[in-house]
Amino acid sequence: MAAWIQAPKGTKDILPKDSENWRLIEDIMRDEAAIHGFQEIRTPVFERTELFERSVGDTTDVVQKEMYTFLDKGNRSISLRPEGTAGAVRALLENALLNEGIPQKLYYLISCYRYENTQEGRQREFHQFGCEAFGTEKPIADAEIIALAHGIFERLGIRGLSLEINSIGCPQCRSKYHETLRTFLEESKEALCHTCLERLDKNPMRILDCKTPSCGEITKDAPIMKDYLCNDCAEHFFAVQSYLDAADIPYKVNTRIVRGLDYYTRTVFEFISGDLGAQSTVCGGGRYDGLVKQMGGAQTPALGFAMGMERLLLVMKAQQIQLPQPAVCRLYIASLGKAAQMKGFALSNMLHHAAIKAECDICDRSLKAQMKYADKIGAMFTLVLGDNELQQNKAELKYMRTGETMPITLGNDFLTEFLAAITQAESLALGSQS
RNA sequence: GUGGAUAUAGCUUAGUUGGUUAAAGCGCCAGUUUGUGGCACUGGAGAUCGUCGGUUCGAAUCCGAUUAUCCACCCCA
Repeated sequence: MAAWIQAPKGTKDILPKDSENWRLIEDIMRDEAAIHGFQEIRTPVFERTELFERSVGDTTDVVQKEMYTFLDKGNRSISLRPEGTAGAVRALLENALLNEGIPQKLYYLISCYRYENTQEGRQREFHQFGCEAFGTEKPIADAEIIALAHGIFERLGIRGLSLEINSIGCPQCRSKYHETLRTFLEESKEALCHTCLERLDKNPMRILDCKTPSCGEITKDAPIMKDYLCNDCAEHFFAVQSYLDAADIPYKVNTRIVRGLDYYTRTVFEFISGDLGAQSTVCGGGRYDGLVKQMGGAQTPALGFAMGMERLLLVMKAQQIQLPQPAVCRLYIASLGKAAQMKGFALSNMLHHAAIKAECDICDRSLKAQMKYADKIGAMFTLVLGDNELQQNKAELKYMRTGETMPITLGNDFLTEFLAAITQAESLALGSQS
């Protein structure tokens, strides 16, 4: 296969055998968001590079080394979105959605782009479902948005996800904690790994997340954020937990959860799966009370999460979760000759107008080949049209499962007679199942 | 950006110490005498053996480079 006909590294086609599952999952997400009062927002795939630098943070890996950035023909620096929050906040401000009332609750289903090395659960183009809520700093909002994500996993039949939550405090208490942590780590500076040494200045909290055993050894007894939260933050975190308890949503506090995007404050959470490889986070999110103001809006508390579609699909595959199959073709119309093909086309159109799934021959194939095709697509009924049938304006409707046939007229009553046949066949099928 | 493994038809794989025309199963298309699917049988299409270069009389096979995939670091959903 010539290289130019291969999809670019890190991208995947979603083929018919999978796209039905994607659609079903997306439908559940849309519905779950809708019943929580969230409305869809669609924003551009690309934005001005500056937007991501100023929101996601220009010291984060995502912005620093993973963005697809280019100059357009007008010499503007443009980037493909690496995540969804920045665009949502930009649209919120630009269209003054907060003036329409509070809270604003938005969701999106988007593709995102990050220039990374690929591995299981990590691609360069990937898809996210995300929710964002603006205008409330109350802990019940944190619990609601976690409940929304939790509800989606439940409806999809996913088991064994662990919800881990933490509070990384507000800028005030966090900077105090940073100082304490930094002094603690300075003592065993020599033993830290190379990358953690660099983190010491910029973002010491990330060191807690390091998987290098030696760093883990050092941070084992490190001071934890929880003990340094200011009164308001501590109270908030405690209240979030009470609401989760009230909603019967199991969780555990993991003081090592540190999110990699700069805008997070207070509550952060992840849904983690043991059925994935190293990329085990299926859903991540948290509060970002400072972002809207930082982007030029009024001080507006906000929070959100995103879940990775591809990772979700991997978990579901690992757990062998069966989704409902698409509706089968109700009728395949086989035809012999041009006149019969024309009639078959007209009859299938009649069914399509009644929203019934039906197909007729579009390849001029032999009757046998047509029947084989009908069998392959799992057609419920078949109808063979030839000169005889056209003359008599009648045909034999064949129920494929048993091979039984029944007469049907090809005139105006065709639709009603066919509907009756379906009803009868369905009641038979139900009867044979029990 | 770093490390390890892999690369033969649409898919799953075989291919001997380098030796003629690269093999099989599944899938696809068609046929097995009149206008009816599943089963069986027969046939057909489909591979410049990831790509480029080297060694050799001769390379799918040996060597080098490159690309892609998978896994892991890192990062994150």
